[in-house]
Amino acid sequence: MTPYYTDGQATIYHADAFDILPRLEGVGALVTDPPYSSGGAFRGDRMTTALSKYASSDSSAQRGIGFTGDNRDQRAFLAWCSLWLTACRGASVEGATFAIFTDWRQLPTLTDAVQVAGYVWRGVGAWSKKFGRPRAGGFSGACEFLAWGSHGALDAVPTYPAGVFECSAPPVRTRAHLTEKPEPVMAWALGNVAPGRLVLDPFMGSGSTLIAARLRGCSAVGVEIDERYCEIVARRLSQELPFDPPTMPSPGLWGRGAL
Amino acid sequence: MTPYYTDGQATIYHADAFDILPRLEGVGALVTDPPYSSGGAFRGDRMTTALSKYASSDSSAQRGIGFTGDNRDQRAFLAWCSLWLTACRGASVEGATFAIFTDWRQLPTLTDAVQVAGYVWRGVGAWSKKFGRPRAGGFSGACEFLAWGSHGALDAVPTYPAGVFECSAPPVRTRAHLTEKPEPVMAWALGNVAPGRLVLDPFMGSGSTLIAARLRGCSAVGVEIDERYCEIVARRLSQELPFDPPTMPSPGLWGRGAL
DNA sequence: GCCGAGAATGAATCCATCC
DNA sequence: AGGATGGATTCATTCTCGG
Repeated sequence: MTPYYTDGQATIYHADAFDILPRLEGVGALVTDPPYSSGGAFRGDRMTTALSKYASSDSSAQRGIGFTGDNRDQRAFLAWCSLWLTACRGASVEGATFAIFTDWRQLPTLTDAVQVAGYVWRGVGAWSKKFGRPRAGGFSGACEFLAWGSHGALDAVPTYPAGVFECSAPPVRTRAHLTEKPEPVMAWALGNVAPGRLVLDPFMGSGSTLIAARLRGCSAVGVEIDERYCEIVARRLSQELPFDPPTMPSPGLWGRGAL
Repeated sequence: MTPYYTDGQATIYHADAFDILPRLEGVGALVTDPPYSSGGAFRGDRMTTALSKYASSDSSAQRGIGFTGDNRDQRAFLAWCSLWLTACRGASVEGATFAIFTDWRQLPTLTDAVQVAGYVWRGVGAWSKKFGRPRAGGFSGACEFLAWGSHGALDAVPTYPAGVFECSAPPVRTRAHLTEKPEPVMAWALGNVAPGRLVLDPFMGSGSTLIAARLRGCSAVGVEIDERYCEIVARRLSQELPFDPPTMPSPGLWGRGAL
């Protein structure tokens, strides 16, 4: 339980999420982008490495770091998500929200899992990338989805994020992580999180969640199993502007929880 | 099995879908907008009429025709969808596509049902209404979703509809049906249907699917249990421009099926 | 016909009351 | 106790209407 990195605002643990989550508390928002275990209707299509699955095969970008934990079938994915989501909810204050990215194929399994874990599922947002790969005879896959909800009643935080957010996906060659979300997309995903809350990302990757949390005036905890990403994110955090504690709207009006 | 209305292009049956579907054949595309049985996290919120559920209580629009069959719980909704989807697939040619509207809450149940029925689920499109009712502390519900896929292999029809379609919802009082889809939205939903195919809508409502099919150069069958809508649609179809058989791309190149 | 100001609206949700 | 009913709430977009 020794952090890999910590400063006034952000803390990184180099560990498996299951080793850290049981010891956390005070979480006000879960915002994450777990491995989708998706890609392909057949088992064989899922069993390749993350790199060859998600770096499009006709690009020159088949390089970079891959990531692990992306080979579960539907039943295992449901069980695994239910477990880490249960642990996250256990670390959360009443009224904490969640916002979890997924693709169309895993959305039903993920929404089952959040409910198995005891969260209240309250909606689905859509990140429109504007251009998906076209597909003859089919609709292009131009969206990723954001399942959101809360632990118990929803705090009426006076924010009104849109249900659809439009933002082009960055080119693969500029990403630190294969499935890295653009910064505006992460800011959108944090759009209903009250400043001052503690944001948790158990699958930190390149750390976009932690950066977005900092910009929003939130503290944050990231957990990442691959040390190379921990190093990258620690460097990013050191170079970003220092954390300014929230001076934004009166916290007293922003509901219960870790304010 | 006597049509309520028929012309060279469109046929309407005033009946329950289950009475008609077993006797249909040659369907090349299922495009429909079934009752969602949605609305509210609690059973009580689903058990009111469609009008009071969906015509917002603060508007002056609590009038007009409602619709039935919108009060099923999750288990019943899954079973019911599985049954009519099975019947639709039975009436379909190999390679026929489906495109079915639903809201965020029923999307997982619907995608289960299409797979129970033997269809291949291939993706989710999103109709963005640009603006949904705002919700403090939450993402606005600005989307309806379009689950799509095929009966067997997907024909490589050379069309590339977008995964996200943006179109404002028209005001309730200008609609013939409470949940009527704008014409551009239906045209989008038919975006991967080859002209000349037979389009089926077992929950016809105000007939937007049939109109969109006509504009696309497709024949169409609609089934509707409420005679008032049958009458409205028959009138719409009589007043629309007559059907021009497709003169569009060479049908031979557009795959198998009802061309 | 064009423009701007003001009004209306929403495939809701939550909760207090009433049966 | 549990289901049914009705009111309050929210704001970007669309609609309406007058100039």
